[in-house]
Amino acid sequence: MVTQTDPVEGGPPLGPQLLEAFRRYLREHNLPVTAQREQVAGVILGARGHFSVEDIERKLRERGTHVGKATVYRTLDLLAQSGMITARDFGEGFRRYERVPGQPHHEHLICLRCGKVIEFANERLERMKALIAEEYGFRHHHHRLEIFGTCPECQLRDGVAPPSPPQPGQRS
Amino acid sequence: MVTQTDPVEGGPPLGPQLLEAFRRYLREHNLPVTAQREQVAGVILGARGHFSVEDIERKLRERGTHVGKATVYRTLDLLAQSGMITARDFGEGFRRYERVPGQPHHEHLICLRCGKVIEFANERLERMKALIAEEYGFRHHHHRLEIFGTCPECQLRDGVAPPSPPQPGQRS
DNA sequence: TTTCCTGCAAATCGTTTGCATTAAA
DNA sequence: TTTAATGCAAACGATTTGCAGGAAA
Repeated sequence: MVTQTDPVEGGPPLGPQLLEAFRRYLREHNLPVTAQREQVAGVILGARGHFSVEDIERKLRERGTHVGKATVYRTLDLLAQSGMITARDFGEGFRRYERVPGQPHHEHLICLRCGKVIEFANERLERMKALIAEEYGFRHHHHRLEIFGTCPECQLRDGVAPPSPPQPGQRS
Repeated sequence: MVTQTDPVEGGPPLGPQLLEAFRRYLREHNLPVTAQREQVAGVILGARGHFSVEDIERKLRERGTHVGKATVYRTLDLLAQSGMITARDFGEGFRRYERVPGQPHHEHLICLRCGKVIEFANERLERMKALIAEEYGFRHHHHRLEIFGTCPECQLRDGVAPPSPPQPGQRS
C-alpha cells in the first residue's frame, strides 16, 4: 500500500486546512466536533493514499490514540457525506477510503503483488467514456477504471514470475 | 438485473454445449460429475447475464431443484477454475458470476436504478489501457471499466430525477 | 440540560469451512 | 470399496446497529 504522506508542494501543508474545513462542515450541520472525529479526519485528510479501515486504525494507534471501530466507520461516513473523502471498492473484500483529490477525476493502477495503488488521469479516456454511455442511452453518473498488473518494483523483485490469475473477492 | 436467456442466433443453443464441456472438464480432472454440479452449471451456462448467488439459487428453485449454498459456491469455484465463468465484483457487496463471453474482453455499463448490466467492447479503449500501463512501467494483467448511470428505461420511468450519489458497498 | 456521541458487544451479510453422511467411479 | 461431494451448521471478516453511559453545545 502506497501511503504518500503530504508532500510539501511549496505551499502550507494541506492536511490541517482540510481538517479545519471538516470542523466547519460539522458546525454548519450542528454536529458536535468531538476528539474522535478530529483524530479520524486528521489521519485520512493528512495523507494521500487509499486506506482500509485497518490502515486507519493502525495510524491512530501509532499516534497513540484509540477510537472504537464503529466510530471510525461512522466518521468515515460523515467525511464521505461531506464530500471530503471517497469510498472505493477494488474488489478486495473491503473498502478503501481516499481523501478527495485535487484533480477532478482519476483512475487506478493496482499492483497485484504489493497492493500499491497509483493514480492517473487521462483526458481522452474521460471523453470516450461519456461517448460510450451516450451511445447506449445511459445518463452517465460516474465510472471507474482499474488496471491490475505488476508494478516495476515487484517485477524486479520477482524476476520473470507470471502474475497469478485473478478472481474477485476470493478470500486468501 | 438483465437476464438474457440464450437467444437462438441461428445455430444450436449454446448452453447444453457448454454444459457438456464442463462435464468433460470434470472427467479429465477425475472429479465426479454430480447432479448438483450439473444443475448449477446448467443454470449459469444456460443464460447470459451477471448473476449473484441469490439469483442462481432462485433459478434452481424455479427448476424445482435444491442445491445447498455451499455446493453452489463450490461449483462456481470449479466453473471459474475451468475458465468457463468469471467472477465479477461491482462493489455491490457481493459477487456476480458470468458465463465467459464469446468476445475476448468487454466492459460494463451498470444502471444505478435497476441494476441492469449491459456489456460493451471498445477496441480503442483496449489499446489505450495497454499504453497507460506501459507508461507507468506496469506489466498489465487485467483491468476493468465500469460506467454507472441511469439506463434509458429508468430515465423514462423516473422523469428527470437525478441519480443518487454512489458510495461503494454501503449496505442498503 | 438536552442532544448527540462513543464504545462495546451483538447482529448482519456474503462467503468459507468442518464434519458426518451420501454418492460417484 | 475407495474416494470425493454434499448439506448443514458453525465460523469468518467486514461492516452495521442497539444501547447504556459519556461528552458537546
